[in-house]
This record gives sequence, C-alpha cells and structure tokens, in this order.
Amino acid sequence: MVSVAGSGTGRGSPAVTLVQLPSGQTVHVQGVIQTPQPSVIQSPQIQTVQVATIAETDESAESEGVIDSHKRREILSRRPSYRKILNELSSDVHGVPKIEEEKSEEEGTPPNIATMAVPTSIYQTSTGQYIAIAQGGAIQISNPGSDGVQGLQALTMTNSGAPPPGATIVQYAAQSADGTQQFFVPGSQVVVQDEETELAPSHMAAATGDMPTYQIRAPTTALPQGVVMAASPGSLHSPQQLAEEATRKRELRLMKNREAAKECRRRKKEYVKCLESRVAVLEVQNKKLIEELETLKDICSPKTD
DNA sequence: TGGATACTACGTCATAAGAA
DNA sequence: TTCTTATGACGTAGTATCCA
Repeated sequence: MVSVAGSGTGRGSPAVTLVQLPSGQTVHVQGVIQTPQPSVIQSPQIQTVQVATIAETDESAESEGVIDSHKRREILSRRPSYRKILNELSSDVHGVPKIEEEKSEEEGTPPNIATMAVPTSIYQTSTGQYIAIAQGGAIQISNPGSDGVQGLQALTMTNSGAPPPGATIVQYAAQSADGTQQFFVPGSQVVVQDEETELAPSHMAAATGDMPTYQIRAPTTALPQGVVMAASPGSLHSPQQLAEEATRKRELRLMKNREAAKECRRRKKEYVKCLESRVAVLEVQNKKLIEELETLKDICSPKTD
C-alpha cells in the first residue's frame, strides 16, 4: 500500500508529492507537471450550454422548420472570445504565448504587409479599388476580393526625380495591375496611371521593375470616362450628396470590417495552433506521468523470487 | 471524366465588449 | 451614451479528393 500526500502544489512551483512506501520509507517525488493547469479545452460553462442549445435547435429546426435566427444569434454570440481565453491561460500558465495585441503588430509590420496609417479619406475607383489617403500623404490601395497581403498596397510619393511640372510620380506597389486605372485624390487633383512606364524616371523604373506609375495632375476640364469621383467630406448639401456620403461611410465601414475579419481569422488560427501545441505538450507530460507511475509501482512492489 | 462532398478563405451582418 | 473593434454565424466561391 502506498499513501500519497500532495504538497507544494501551489501555482508556479513544482508539485512535490510525498510517497510513503510500505516499508515506512517516504520518498519525495517531483511530478513532471509543474503547475496545476486548466485544461485547454476547458471553457466557461455557458459554452457547454450553448453547444447543447445548438444541437437542440438544430434538431428542432429539422422537426419544426424555421427557427428564430435572432434568438439563435443571441445565444451563440454569448461565447467569450478565444483571445481572451488564451490570454487568461497565458497569464496563468508559463509557456503559453499570448496572442499579440494590435499595438505590437503595428510595431513589427510583416514585410509583405503595407503599413496601414489612419486614413483621412477613402475613395473608390471605377474598378472597385479603394484609395485611402493618409494624413501623411501616403496613398493606400485596397483591392476588394483579394487577400490582406496583396489587397492592401502602399503608394509611395516620390517627388524626387524629374516629374513633369505640376505632376507627382506615384509609385504603385501593386503586384498586378490590369488595365489602365484612374482615380482622384483630394485637392482637386487627378491620379492617372501612365500607359507606359517610360514616363517614370529611368532610375525609378530600374528599382521597381515593371511597376506602373501614376501621376497626380490638376484635373482637365472633362472627366475621363469610368471614373468615380468621390465627394469631398464636409461639403454636402443635396440629398444625393448625402446619400453618396452615406455610401462612402458604409464602404469605409465594410472595408474596415473586412480587414478586421481577416485579422480575426489570423488570430484564430494562431489560437488554434497554440491549443494544438499545448495538447502536444500535455500528451508528453501525460506519457511521462504514466511512466513515473510505473516506476513507482515497481519500487513499491518489488518482485518476490 | 463528371458529380458529390469536404475543406478553406472570404465578405458581410449582427452584436458583445471596451474605449472615449 | 456613442463609437469602434472583435468575433461568431452564415452564405458563397474556389479547390481538392473521392467514387461510380
């Protein structure tokens, strides 16, 4: 018979178990699990209730037909965020990385992702792209339908070189540009994609490859066909302008939400990866514990020849 | 080879949670 | 209180895999 008395099971300190052998000898055994860890699968009780509710509603939906989607949404949306769960886990358990906050992501921008400054104006081109003019003058282009890395592109204003008088060469860091594109920026200027890159200074063309160039010009008398001119904020009078402003706001909101959703999915993937690695660690620990148990059994019940 | 199914990524909507 | 952000849910499209 082996009696086991737990001690030192406080958080952060390795658990030392006092094992009393049949011979009266006591052995201090240090477990491989260093802290009492909550299960990664552990979730607030409400989540379990929700799962049950989902199954129930699904069944009832089959039998009764249509269910109240609002009610279901209300039930489903009570789940705490995975980031919160993981970060709480991280604060409890050493070794579980926290999901990075937005701040840290801004500090360390991935090389392929353009810096996203807070835009002051957002415009939509005739091809459906969004042009965000940041306060610093940076122009960002977002392609709807493309992913976050390729969809958000930064334009670098390069006034250096030898642009034509009154024109600013804009480097368009697009990975693919199909067709001629034209769009406007505030200040009654027009951004026009050059048909040939020859307009760009040769040193710039060499540095950017086949990158198309854009010029910001004073608008000509006639607007080019297919160009969507966004209304300047702050000068709205007619109902049509108000409607346009509302549309613009909606597009901006959608664009922000689109990016947020992408980011959210990225974090969720990260979260799932963390859980998976945690499971792997726990499985190893479990294995070790089983081995430890076998060893103790061998010690406690020596073979009688 | 073509249809069925599964998987993945995306965009949008609704809403909880937090910030201002 | 209002605004912004984060995220679950849902529908859709593209792609991969399986099977007759």
